[in-house]
Amino acid sequence: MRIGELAEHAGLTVKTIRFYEQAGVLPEPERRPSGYRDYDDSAVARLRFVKAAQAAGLSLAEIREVIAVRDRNGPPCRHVTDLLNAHAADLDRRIAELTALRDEVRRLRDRADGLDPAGCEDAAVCHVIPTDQASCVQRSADAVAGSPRVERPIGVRR
Amino acid sequence: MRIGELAEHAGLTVKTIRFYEQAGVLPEPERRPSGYRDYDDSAVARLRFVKAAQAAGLSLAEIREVIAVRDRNGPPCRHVTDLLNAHAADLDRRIAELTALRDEVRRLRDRADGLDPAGCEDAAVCHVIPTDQASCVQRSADAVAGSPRVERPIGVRR
DNA sequence: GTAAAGCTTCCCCTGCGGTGGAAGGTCAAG
DNA sequence: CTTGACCTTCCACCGCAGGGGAAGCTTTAC
Repeated sequence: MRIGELAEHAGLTVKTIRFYEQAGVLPEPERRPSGYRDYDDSAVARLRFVKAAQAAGLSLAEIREVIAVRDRNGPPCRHVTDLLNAHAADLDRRIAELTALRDEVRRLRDRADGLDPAGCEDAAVCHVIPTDQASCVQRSADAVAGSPRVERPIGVRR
Repeated sequence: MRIGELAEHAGLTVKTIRFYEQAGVLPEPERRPSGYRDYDDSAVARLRFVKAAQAAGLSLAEIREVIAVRDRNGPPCRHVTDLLNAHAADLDRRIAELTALRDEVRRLRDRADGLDPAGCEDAAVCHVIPTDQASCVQRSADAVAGSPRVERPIGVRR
């Protein structure tokens, strides 16, 4: 089948499929004499895997790595479960961060109800956002203590 | 004071300060005859506000907007509390999404313990990641139902 | 006088997952 | 024979918050 048909089967755009090939998560297909790409059913299965892995929070780079492990060493299940473990831990960290941030944002908003709008000073722009260290959530300390990997928002695509 | 000194006071790099000026969250300072930027103390206060607002999850574009509101309409507190409300709601959504994803990831990992690595089929790459619709967390439905704004990971910078 | 540090503007690069468009080739129907 | 749909490659761009480095001034310290 040609790329447009594959795109329709997979629920992706033609652009995305070429992008996946270039990203190394979809093997280069045969070509017709015209130069058109020519796919078989395994491409559909592969794209399903890619979508499922993305839904599980894996990046294209990780998916490519999983595929490479499979090609070299056989079933990559161990590798995949390691990835899943790491992602679950990352998600726990990220959820904790966002929860702390949300609580701080709510606290600021609630505090704002008791403030006089006229009390804003020029330099500070708006006293709803307090600029003293003590009242701010400790983001810098978190960032330093946090692992160097993963600033990426895991999962959550459109 | 010159830009390097301001950077040290604010705990930022010289690059970042020039970037903030260009981004519209720090006003253009006076220049010395040499062309060097010359800041006064209000720049320090402004940068403190920018950092605090960032820590509260506001983007530079939003911070610029808050500053613009203040310049046009006086105290922007109402605008700021509206932003905080919107961010709190965004964070709630995001936390819910990440929590659902984390649960799904854990479920996949736990399910993997009962699988035989030899059972992986070629096209599917690895059966730890099931490619059938039913077992996948419903990300596409979320994305469609979700608000069009904010894919950005709010807060959480390094 | 000269070296080092600091400053200026300028443009490009990062990650991530794509999207948009231009210029051109191919194929089927009418 | 032409129109339109489909395909090809290539290059550039999106958001976000900066970082890297070049080429060329200015200021400071010795």
